[in-house]
Amino acid sequence: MEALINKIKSSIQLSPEAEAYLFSISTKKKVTKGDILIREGQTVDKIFFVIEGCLRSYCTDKKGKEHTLQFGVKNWWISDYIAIHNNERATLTVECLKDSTVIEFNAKKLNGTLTLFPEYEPFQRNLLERHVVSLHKRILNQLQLTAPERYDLFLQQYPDIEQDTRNYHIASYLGITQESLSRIRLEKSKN
Amino acid sequence: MEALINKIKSSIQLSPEAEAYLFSISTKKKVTKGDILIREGQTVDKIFFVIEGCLRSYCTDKKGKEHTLQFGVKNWWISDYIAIHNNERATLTVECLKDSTVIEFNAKKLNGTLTLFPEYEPFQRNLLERHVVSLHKRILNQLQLTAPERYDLFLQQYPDIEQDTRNYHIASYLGITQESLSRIRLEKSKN
DNA sequence: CGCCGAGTTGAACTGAATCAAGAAACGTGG
DNA sequence: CCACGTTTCTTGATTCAGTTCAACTCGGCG
Repeated sequence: MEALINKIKSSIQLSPEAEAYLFSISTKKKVTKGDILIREGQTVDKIFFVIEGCLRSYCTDKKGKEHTLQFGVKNWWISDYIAIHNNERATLTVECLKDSTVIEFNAKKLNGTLTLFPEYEPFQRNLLERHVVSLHKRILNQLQLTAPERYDLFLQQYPDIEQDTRNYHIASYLGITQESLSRIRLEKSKN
Repeated sequence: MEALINKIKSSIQLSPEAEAYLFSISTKKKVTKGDILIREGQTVDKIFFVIEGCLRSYCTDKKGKEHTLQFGVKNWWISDYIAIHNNERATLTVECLKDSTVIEFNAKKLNGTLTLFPEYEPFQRNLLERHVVSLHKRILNQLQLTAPERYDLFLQQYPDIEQDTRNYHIASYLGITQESLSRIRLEKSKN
């Protein structure tokens, strides 16, 4: 929790009251590999901040294939924003890939923080803006890069993640099959 | 401009002062087909709200191929958020696809509005959240749908846009070539 | 030891890209 | 209003990246 508070304080001033409130609506949790934090089809009211560890969110298509939307690593937020914002049931699943520590927030209360403590708005806004920017970049990369190029970029962005993830987690993030990723790796190792 | 003010008022209360300020930092502009509103490589300080018409933002890769990030239609915002948020030069180009009316904002001043009139924050937050949600959906669609499926969905989302766009605008949004799009259309017309 | 999930490799297949040529649509100037 | 050149769209033939399906390997673990 301190990690999060410090992160907030590094960009805005946070009153002791707001800090106390954030504490009051959050729970620090240890989760273990394989745990499902959000399950497709169920109602969603939780948002997780990752203190340490690795999680991912993915959807499952009609054929049962999984598609990774996001990896949640240190200092990232993860949830099903589609469901929360539209007040729908989850289309995503959030699973824990290695033993992790997260802070669990009730989504509505976290939003309420912004009403109670407007000073917190700029932090949230900056977070959302950065999120939009990273999604824009991801879409552009997906449109213009080949699979090996996307994999290289992925390794730059998540240098240590391969220790925590299965091959098909990464493949389904890049939009390819695990077999293809395996071959891309083979090619790279030749150089 | 009224369109935008009404839109804002429909979700939050806007003080006369804030309304006046928004007016003071914005310019209503008529732009014509082919106009470039933001040019790759140049500095960016403008954000556009589309009153009427159709624009698009795209990047150009090393081979000169264009990739459409976004279409800006009625009531949408369009700019190069990557450049603005990171304070970099534009990687995107924003061009006008049909004669349009837009409201031009200075990006920094628009952000300043939020400092001067915090009441405006929730509107901006909601906007960003919806943006994130739509980007999440687009990424998931790109990962799990075939090209014809993506095209169908596109037609649902932008029912009237084909009158204003070239074939390759849409193809480069879907992540395919114009030839492929042409063949997809052919298939559809058979059914 | 044998099982099981994960990763790799191979062969055949396929959707889409590429390259090239032709047809249609469009705008401009006479 | 037509003729012309330009751009866009279509169509065809070929190539290619990535998929699919199946077999095999590897490492951990009961």
